[in-house]
Amino acid sequence: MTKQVLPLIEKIPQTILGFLESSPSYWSSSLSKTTQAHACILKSGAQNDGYISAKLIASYSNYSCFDDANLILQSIPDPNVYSFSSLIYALTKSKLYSQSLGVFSRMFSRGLIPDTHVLPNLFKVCAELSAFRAGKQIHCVACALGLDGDGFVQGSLFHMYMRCGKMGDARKLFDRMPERDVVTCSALLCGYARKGCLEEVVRVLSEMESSGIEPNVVSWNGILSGFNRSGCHKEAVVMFQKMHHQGFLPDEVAVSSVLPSVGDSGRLDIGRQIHGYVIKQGLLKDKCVISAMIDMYGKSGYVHGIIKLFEQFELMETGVCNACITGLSRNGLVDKALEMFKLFKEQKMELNVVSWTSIIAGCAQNGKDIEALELFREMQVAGVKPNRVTIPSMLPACGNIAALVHGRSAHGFAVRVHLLDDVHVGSALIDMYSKCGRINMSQVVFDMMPTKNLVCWNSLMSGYSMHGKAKEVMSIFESLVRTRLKPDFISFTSLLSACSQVGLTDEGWKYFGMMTEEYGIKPRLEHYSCMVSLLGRAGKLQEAYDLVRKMPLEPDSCVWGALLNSCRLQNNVDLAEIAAEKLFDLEPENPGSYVLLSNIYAAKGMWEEVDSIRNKMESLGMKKNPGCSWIQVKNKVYTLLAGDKSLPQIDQITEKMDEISKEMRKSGHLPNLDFALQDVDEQEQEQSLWGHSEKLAVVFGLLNTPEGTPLQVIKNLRICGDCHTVIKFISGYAGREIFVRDTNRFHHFKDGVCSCGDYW
DNA sequence: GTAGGGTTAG
Repeated sequence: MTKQVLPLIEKIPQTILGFLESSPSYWSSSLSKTTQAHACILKSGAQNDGYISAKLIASYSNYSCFDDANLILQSIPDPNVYSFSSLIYALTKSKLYSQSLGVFSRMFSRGLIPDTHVLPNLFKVCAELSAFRAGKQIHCVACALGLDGDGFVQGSLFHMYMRCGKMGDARKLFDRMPERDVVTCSALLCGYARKGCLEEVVRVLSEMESSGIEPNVVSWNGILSGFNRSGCHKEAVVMFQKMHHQGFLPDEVAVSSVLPSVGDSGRLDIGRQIHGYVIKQGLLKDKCVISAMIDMYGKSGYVHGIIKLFEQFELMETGVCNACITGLSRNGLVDKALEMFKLFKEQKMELNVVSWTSIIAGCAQNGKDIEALELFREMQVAGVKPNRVTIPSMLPACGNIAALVHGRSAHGFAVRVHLLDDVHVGSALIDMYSKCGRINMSQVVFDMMPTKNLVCWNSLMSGYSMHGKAKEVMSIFESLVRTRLKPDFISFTSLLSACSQVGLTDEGWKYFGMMTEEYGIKPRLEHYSCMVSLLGRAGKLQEAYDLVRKMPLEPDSCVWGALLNSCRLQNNVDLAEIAAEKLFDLEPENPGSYVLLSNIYAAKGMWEEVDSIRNKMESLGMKKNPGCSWIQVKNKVYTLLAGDKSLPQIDQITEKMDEISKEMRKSGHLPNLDFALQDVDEQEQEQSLWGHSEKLAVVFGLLNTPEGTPLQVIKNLRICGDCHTVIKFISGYAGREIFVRDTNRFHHFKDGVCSCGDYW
């Protein structure tokens, strides 16, 4: 207090001064007292005094009146450290971390030196924001000021480094601490576990033992949850057993922490032991324990366990029901999950975001895409707001059936609720747009993402690859290499598949070599499939076959399938027979390889062989997978089966097809009967070609959308050559852009040409 | 005025 102010303060009534001097808990009794005091101070003219203003700021901040506090702070000509720190303290307490840091930087830039009271607050802020760099800078300031020996400063710094995952810095501090209690040790244990460092955890435990510090429940449980969170499932299980061995009785927290790891490491045996233990200890009343048990059985594929536990637990609890839904869907029992979900709704159970997201994800992952979208709508009607997990769970459903309208509206939602900085949301959007034929939108989403992880890059590359845009895939790969991220086996799958789409043999070999030599990634079966396909389609069938024989892995059906498909393109019967034999062995149930071989025979007019294959299929009770296509018209997805004569508009469709067929003949196009299967007369062959589902879908689209509207079709098999020719023609004749996605890639037809350049 | 543990959704 300066001398000039002193007489002013004397003008302030003692009660007000006393109020300001009192503890924060007293202030909280009434905000009006603060405003009273403020008025009184203004009247007395003492508002510029550092001490008085600081007290006033603290008092306002205590009521979260940060605007008032800030105004006072800004109006004092000469604020002191205490004025600033009281605001920083209150902001931090109210979790307004960025603002807190901002006030500090204002204070620091005024040349005010932080003390041992503000510093811990600042480190807490940095910890909460994971602002490691800022934290480190403030640490340096603390060192320069000689304040880093203070116990509070050290403690908060330690915590900050832990929260930022900087175990090295944390450990250095830990070693310099004069006294370590079990709390600090537990924190360190948990930090190492979160990093997955089993050795360090064991070392700290033995250090604790030698200095006479007993680990407590919290220490053990911190270790378990740390390993679980870092995906070190085996380590978590090991530590659980160690804990048990040392005579520590795991409580419900320990059990719920370790069970997810037990499930993920596939140790059903241990899971069942824990089940027994849980019953003995009477822990099966805890809802978390029950959910975790159900989750564990779900991950272990033990459906009976899920249902038994669920039925045993009479009280309906949301978490338990959610775990049950996920467990069933995970094991393919999505119908059962849907049934249960319906039951929950009828019983007016409280369903939360997790419940809805679980069932939506379950549907989307089990081929129930339309149901997933319907549930997504229903969830919003029920007043449950989708979140950052719901969106990436429902988007694959949009991609699967090219429901662009739904995907777009989910994108709009994500924008409105600020989810676009989430990498899961971003990569799901990239994937959805590319599967809906809008690769440009994938690029836009990608470009706008503030931070990108490898999944985002991979999604974009796989999108371009699906669209046959090899150049783009390669240039994205080059950009990826320039970041700090390392490409993984998925990145290379997209690269190689892109090369194979367009026949870039040299580049393919280059990347195939680079994968092992520069990145130490061993080629997997999918990489070999891509290479076989690349070589085979480029006409180098022998080279492809050599690769299959030389590969260090046992070739699977994908590899042989790639070879067989190349044989079809190259009309090579001999090699086709070899590949087909392998496929019949590997996948006796799959009609695809029989059909492919029969196609190859048919294309060469070898009708006897075609017949014998058909007989073989018949004797095995096998049917050709029916061709099936989807098209979205006015927000509704229509499914069209090959040769389906019961379609509602079949007459109009046939009429339109005749018209197109005539026009094609006029311009000199003849139907390509190589793709017809049956050894029947030409007219019938031609008719069967016109029954292909992709043609039905395109014509259906032509009839039901306004002129000029682009059409979007998905097919469950590869597009046939005749359909390819016809759809090319339609795109020019009807003046439509047509996107067809088959199991392999995208075909974008426009003005009579296809984006694949007829190489596929 | 710093400091520790749980289930179910991608």
